[in-house]
Amino acid sequence: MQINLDHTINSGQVFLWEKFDSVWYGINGGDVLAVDADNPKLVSSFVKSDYDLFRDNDEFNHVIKSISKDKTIKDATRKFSGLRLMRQDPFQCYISFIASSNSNLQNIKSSLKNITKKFGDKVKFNNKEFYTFPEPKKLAKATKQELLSCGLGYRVPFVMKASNLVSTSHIDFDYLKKADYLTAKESLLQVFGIGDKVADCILLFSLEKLEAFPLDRWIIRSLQQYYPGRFSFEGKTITKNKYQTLHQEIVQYFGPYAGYCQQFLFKLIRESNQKKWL
DNA sequence: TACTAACCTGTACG
DNA sequence: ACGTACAGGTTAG
Repeated sequence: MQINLDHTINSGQVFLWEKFDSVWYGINGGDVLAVDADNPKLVSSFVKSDYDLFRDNDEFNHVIKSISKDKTIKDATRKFSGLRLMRQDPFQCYISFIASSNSNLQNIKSSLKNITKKFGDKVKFNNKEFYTFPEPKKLAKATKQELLSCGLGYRVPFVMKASNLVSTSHIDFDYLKKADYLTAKESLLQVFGIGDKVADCILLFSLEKLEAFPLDRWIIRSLQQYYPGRFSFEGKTITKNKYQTLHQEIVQYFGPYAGYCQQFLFKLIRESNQKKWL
């Protein structure tokens, strides 16, 4: 099945992508990627790398079949046909979603861009200028003032401590990739600034955990709108305990590729509320 | 254990 | 114009 790059990038999973003419450029860790929207199979990059950015190994047709439990999802997969999960650089993903808490798309994007400008490397690629995402060790050396000037606000201590944990190998992404979902999640939850939602984003988008299903306020709205009465809710905010219960119900219903469902349901509710993307 | 207020910062509303 | 509300949550009490 064809990849739809616009749907994929404009579905809330990445922040540092921008489109020039019909080519999307994205920062992915120390790399800069260029993908032609009309021919997404061809990924070129600044640093040579050959990873499976669009998760072709997931056998997409099988995934779609597996998650198509009802009309809502079937319609969404048809409407946003070609929407994929992207395999992201773990450190960038980790910092990105820590920076995302209680913020909005524009702010998140701006803070992250400031981080790359201040701490990343400037590279020229396809006659354009980009800044890569800094290495953990580089970001761990940042001062409070420098991070404040990026616009992170009260998340500065989150980012400082989180960067330190990675640069000192207390958080090891390769290990977390191999670990099972719950073990990896437990690990991430130890990090100051990471709660259930942020942990699930990191797990889904960069650590190979397709059963992760980030429950943010938009997904809650989506579930309430499209699945009234199916899952257990009380109120609009979700407490620690309910998060776990709800997640279990969701995986039981949608199956092992529940994370893909989250992406479609998120896209669906944001589009229907006419929220802006990148 | 369970619930709530406070929180940087930028922007969209009235 | 200028204040107020609120945004892809988390922590501390």
